[in-house]
Amino acid sequence: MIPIKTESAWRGTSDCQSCGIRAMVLFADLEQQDFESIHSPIDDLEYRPGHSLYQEGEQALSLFTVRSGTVKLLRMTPDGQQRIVRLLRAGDVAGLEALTSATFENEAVAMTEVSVCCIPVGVIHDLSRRSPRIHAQLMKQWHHAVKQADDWLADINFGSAARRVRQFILKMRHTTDPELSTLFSREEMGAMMGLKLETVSREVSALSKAGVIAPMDKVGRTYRIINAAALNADDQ
Amino acid sequence: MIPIKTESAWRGTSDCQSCGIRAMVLFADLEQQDFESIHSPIDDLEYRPGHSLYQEGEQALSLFTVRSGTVKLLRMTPDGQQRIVRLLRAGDVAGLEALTSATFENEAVAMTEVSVCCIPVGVIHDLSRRSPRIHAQLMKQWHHAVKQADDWLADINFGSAARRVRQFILKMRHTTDPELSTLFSREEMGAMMGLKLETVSREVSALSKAGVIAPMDKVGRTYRIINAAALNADDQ
DNA sequence: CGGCAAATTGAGGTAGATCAATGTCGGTGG
DNA sequence: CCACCGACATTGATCTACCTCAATTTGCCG
Repeated sequence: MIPIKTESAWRGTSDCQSCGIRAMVLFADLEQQDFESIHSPIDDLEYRPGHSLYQEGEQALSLFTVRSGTVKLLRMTPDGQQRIVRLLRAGDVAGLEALTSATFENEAVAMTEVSVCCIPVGVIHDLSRRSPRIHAQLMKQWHHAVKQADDWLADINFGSAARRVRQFILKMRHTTDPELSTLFSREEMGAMMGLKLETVSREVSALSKAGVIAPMDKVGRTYRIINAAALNADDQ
Repeated sequence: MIPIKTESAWRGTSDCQSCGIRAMVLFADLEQQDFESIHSPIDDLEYRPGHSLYQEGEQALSLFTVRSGTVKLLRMTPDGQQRIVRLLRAGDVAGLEALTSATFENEAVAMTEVSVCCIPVGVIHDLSRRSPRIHAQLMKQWHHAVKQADDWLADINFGSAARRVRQFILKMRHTTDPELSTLFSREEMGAMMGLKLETVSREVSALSKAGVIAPMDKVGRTYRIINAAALNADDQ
């Protein structure tokens, strides 16, 4: 297994203690002395859209906390289609399996400009041995991953195409402004929901024509949610 | 929230140290002194097919390690259909979310005669504080849950009905004798794969007629796998 | 034997796939 | 500034895999 060269930009070694999103992620509970015991470097990396953080089957030596941007986890089918298994946003961790498995179980690809911290598994294991404070955070991250996976299946991979698209729009609401929802290319949306791009396009257009959502740009990415109740209509 | 009375049979308080499947599950690494520090009782329970271990939204005070049988995790849609999110077998843990969440995120229902150990979360937290030996096992269980969830999506909820059924038969192979595969009612199989029961029946019959599998009983549950390569054919 | 639950099979309908044409935006170069 | 181009969204017209409705069969059990 020859790992494909990652096309990432190194932005320096992280100063975890002053990290803006530290509270959200693994190191939330750590104290001064814990940081002093970290000996391996934690790198601060940037990825351009479309580039892989890691490949399926690649040796898993580090995990990645997402600082900003959106990452898709995917599996390739033998005939080259991609099945998007779930999405990661700021505060999520990619490649948790590095902690208990020798290889990554899916591929992680930046969908936007993405910045991550790359943490060698050794660091986690050291901290874990030294202090129990990191356990709660690890547990929280695992739990979040399972919940996301289950939600993905039950919400956007179940029922009619119309229902899936409605649920997807709800799932992509901005945390800051829940009136807005930013989507992706119709093809990628299809790979997430198990639909073809034309079907996705038709359903989005239909919601737009029905006045349930209103486009905020001319490229079909960001919409304002006019009638959230209609999106929640869970019938058929 | 009034928890629905569980319809389980109490079989006694577990003697964890002499448990036959201990090595597979959470307490694998524990030592004598650890067991002595367990003060809350760990119950040994039996559930009949169709009975719930816990409901979605119910207060999560315990988790369950499956000793034998098959448990389905499911979510109810507003219109009463059930979406089976994944299956648990001997050695799996149901309700891990009890460790970080106040309530259960899905319902767990016995599909067969099931025997489980019911472990109060307090016990896990105590052990966790006292010794690090249980952490590796918890991590392994979380990892397993995420992997199962991802596999469920990528293997049996993707592609044509024929492909889904083929993958499902492979997933249900006996660990002891991989020549055999035991299925479920066509309706439950449909709920797992996002298909209707008639479609499942047609695809199973087609494989049987094509000589890829051969029925071992007259009720369509257990089949012998004749041509594993044909089941793996991942094209379309 | 009769009755129930579940699997199978058939016939016809439909949601979504497929194939194809057109439209729109943004960038690039003259 | 405008012409051209590539990427992507949209829309239309068929096609088909799966759903729906319905009848029949099979095994199980009192």
